[in-house]
Amino acid sequence: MNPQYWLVKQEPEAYSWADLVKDGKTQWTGVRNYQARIHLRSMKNKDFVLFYHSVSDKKIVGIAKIVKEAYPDPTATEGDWVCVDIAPFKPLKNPVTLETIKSIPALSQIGLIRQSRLSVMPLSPEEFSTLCHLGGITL
DNA sequence: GCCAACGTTGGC
DNA sequence: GCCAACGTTGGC
Repeated sequence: MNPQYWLVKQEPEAYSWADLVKDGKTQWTGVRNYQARIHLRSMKNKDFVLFYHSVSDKKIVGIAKIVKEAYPDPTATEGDWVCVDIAPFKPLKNPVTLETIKSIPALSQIGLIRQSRLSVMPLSPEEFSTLCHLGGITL
Protein backbone atom coordinates (compact mmCIF):
# COMPACT_ATOMS: atom_id res chain seq x y z
CA MET A 1 0.00 0.00 0.00
CA ASN A 2 1.24 3.47 -0.83
CA PRO A 3 2.32 5.61 2.08
CA GLN A 4 0.18 8.46 3.26
CA TYR A 5 1.46 11.92 4.02
CA TRP A 6 0.87 14.00 7.12
CA LEU A 7 1.94 17.15 8.83
CA VAL A 8 2.22 17.63 12.56
CA LYS A 9 2.77 20.86 14.41
CA GLN A 10 4.64 21.49 17.57
CA GLU A 11 6.09 24.48 19.29
CA PRO A 12 9.84 23.94 19.22
CA GLU A 13 10.04 25.13 22.83
CA ALA A 14 7.80 22.24 23.79
CA TYR A 15 9.32 19.54 21.59
CA SER A 16 11.54 20.31 18.64
CA TRP A 17 12.87 18.40 15.67
CA ALA A 18 16.26 18.44 17.43
CA ASP A 19 14.63 16.75 20.43
CA LEU A 20 13.21 14.09 18.14
CA VAL A 21 16.60 13.48 16.53
CA LYS A 22 18.21 13.26 19.96
CA ASP A 23 15.58 10.84 21.22
CA GLY A 24 15.60 8.67 18.10
CA LYS A 25 11.83 8.34 18.33
CA THR A 26 9.00 9.66 20.41
CA GLN A 27 5.42 9.12 21.42
CA TRP A 28 3.26 11.76 19.75
CA THR A 29 1.00 12.32 22.73
CA GLY A 30 -1.26 15.05 24.01
CA VAL A 31 -3.55 15.44 21.02
CA ARG A 32 -6.99 16.34 22.37
CA ASN A 33 -8.89 17.28 19.27
CA TYR A 34 -11.39 15.02 17.55
CA GLN A 35 -10.38 15.83 14.03
CA ALA A 36 -6.71 15.34 14.81
CA ARG A 37 -7.60 12.04 16.45
CA ILE A 38 -9.22 10.82 13.26
CA HIS A 39 -5.96 11.52 11.48
CA LEU A 40 -3.86 9.80 14.14
CA ARG A 41 -5.99 6.70 13.82
CA SER A 42 -5.57 6.70 10.04
CA MET A 43 -1.79 6.71 10.21
CA LYS A 44 0.03 3.60 9.07
CA ASN A 45 3.57 2.41 9.63
CA LYS A 46 6.03 4.03 7.24
CA ASP A 47 3.76 6.97 6.45
CA PHE A 48 5.66 10.22 6.06
CA VAL A 49 5.15 13.06 8.53
CA LEU A 50 6.37 16.57 7.97
CA PHE A 51 7.40 18.23 11.20
CA TYR A 52 6.37 21.86 11.53
CA HIS A 53 7.66 24.24 14.17
CA SER A 54 4.88 26.64 15.08
CA VAL A 55 4.85 30.02 16.81
CA SER A 56 8.50 30.98 17.19
CA ASP A 57 9.90 29.32 14.09
CA LYS A 58 7.06 28.79 11.59
CA LYS A 59 8.97 26.39 9.41
CA ILE A 60 8.75 22.81 8.28
CA VAL A 61 12.07 21.45 9.43
CA GLY A 62 12.13 17.73 8.85
CA ILE A 63 10.54 14.53 7.67
CA ALA A 64 9.61 11.84 10.16
CA LYS A 65 8.00 8.45 9.73
CA ILE A 66 5.35 6.58 11.60
CA VAL A 67 6.95 3.68 13.46
CA LYS A 68 4.00 2.62 15.61
CA GLU A 69 0.34 2.98 14.74
CA ALA A 70 -2.32 4.46 17.02
CA TYR A 71 -2.59 3.15 20.57
CA PRO A 72 -4.05 4.63 23.76
CA ASP A 73 -2.33 7.85 24.79
CA PRO A 74 -0.65 7.13 28.14
CA THR A 75 -0.86 10.81 29.06
CA ALA A 76 -4.66 10.91 28.81
CA THR A 77 -6.25 10.71 32.25
CA GLU A 78 -9.75 10.55 30.83
CA GLY A 79 -11.32 10.10 27.46
CA ASP A 80 -10.48 7.89 24.53
CA TRP A 81 -7.36 9.51 23.11
CA VAL A 82 -4.59 7.97 21.06
CA CYS A 83 -0.99 8.60 20.13
CA VAL A 84 1.45 7.22 17.58
CA ASP A 85 5.22 6.82 17.61
CA ILE A 86 7.31 8.75 15.12
CA ALA A 87 11.01 8.64 14.30
CA PRO A 88 13.12 11.13 12.35
CA PHE A 89 13.69 10.24 8.72
CA LYS A 90 15.50 13.19 7.15
CA PRO A 91 15.97 16.84 8.02
CA LEU A 92 15.01 19.30 5.32
CA LYS A 93 18.10 20.75 3.73
CA ASN A 94 16.22 24.02 3.44
CA PRO A 95 13.46 24.45 6.03
CA VAL A 96 10.29 25.65 4.36
CA THR A 97 8.82 28.73 5.98
CA LEU A 98 5.15 29.52 6.36
CA GLU A 99 5.77 32.60 4.28
CA THR A 100 7.06 30.46 1.41
CA ILE A 101 4.16 28.05 1.74
CA LYS A 102 1.70 30.92 1.50
CA SER A 103 3.40 32.21 -1.62
CA ILE A 104 3.12 28.95 -3.58
CA PRO A 105 -0.15 28.54 -5.50
CA ALA A 106 0.13 24.73 -5.45
CA LEU A 107 0.01 24.89 -1.65
CA SER A 108 -2.91 27.28 -1.31
CA GLN A 109 -5.24 24.49 -0.18
CA ILE A 110 -2.89 23.08 2.45
CA GLY A 111 -4.43 22.39 5.83
CA LEU A 112 -1.72 24.37 7.53
CA ILE A 113 -3.20 27.53 6.04
CA ARG A 114 -6.85 26.58 5.75
CA GLN A 115 -7.16 25.25 9.28
CA SER A 116 -4.47 26.97 11.20
CA ARG A 117 -5.34 25.48 14.56
CA LEU A 118 -5.36 21.83 13.62
CA SER A 119 -2.21 20.12 14.87
CA VAL A 120 -2.35 16.87 12.87
CA MET A 121 -3.42 17.00 9.24
CA PRO A 122 -3.17 15.06 6.00
CA LEU A 123 -1.21 16.25 3.00
CA SER A 124 -1.88 15.28 -0.58
CA PRO A 125 0.96 13.48 -2.38
CA GLU A 126 1.35 16.59 -4.52
CA GLU A 127 1.65 18.86 -1.51
CA PHE A 128 4.16 16.53 0.09
CA SER A 129 6.27 16.35 -3.03
CA THR A 130 6.16 20.13 -3.51
CA LEU A 131 7.27 20.65 0.08
CA CYS A 132 10.10 18.13 -0.21
CA HIS A 133 11.28 19.80 -3.36
CA LEU A 134 11.22 23.22 -1.68
CA GLY A 135 13.06 21.68 1.23
CA GLY A 136 15.86 20.49 -1.02
CA ILE A 137 15.07 16.82 -0.52
CA THR A 138 14.71 14.15 -3.16
CA LEU A 139 13.20 10.95 -1.90
C1' DG B 1 -30.59 22.28 20.34
C1' DC B 2 -29.11 27.05 20.44
C1' DC B 3 -25.95 30.39 21.64
C1' DA B 4 -23.17 33.37 24.69
C1' DA B 5 -19.10 33.14 27.32
C1' DC B 6 -14.78 31.61 27.75
C1' DG B 7 -10.25 29.27 26.82
C1' DT B 8 -6.59 28.02 23.56
C1' DT B 9 -3.83 28.24 19.48
C1' DG B 10 -0.97 30.51 16.62
C1' DG B 11 0.08 34.28 13.27
C1' DC B 12 1.18 38.95 13.20
C1' DG C 1 0.61 42.04 23.28
C1' DC C 2 -3.25 41.69 20.28
C1' DC C 3 -6.66 39.41 17.90
C1' DA C 4 -8.93 36.05 14.69
C1' DA C 5 -10.31 31.41 14.43
C1' DC C 6 -12.17 27.80 16.52
C1' DG C 7 -13.28 24.38 20.18
C1' DT C 8 -15.67 23.62 24.59
C1' DT C 9 -18.82 24.53 28.25
C1' DG C 10 -22.99 25.52 30.39
C1' DG C 11 -27.41 28.05 30.88
C1' DC C 12 -31.76 28.23 28.93
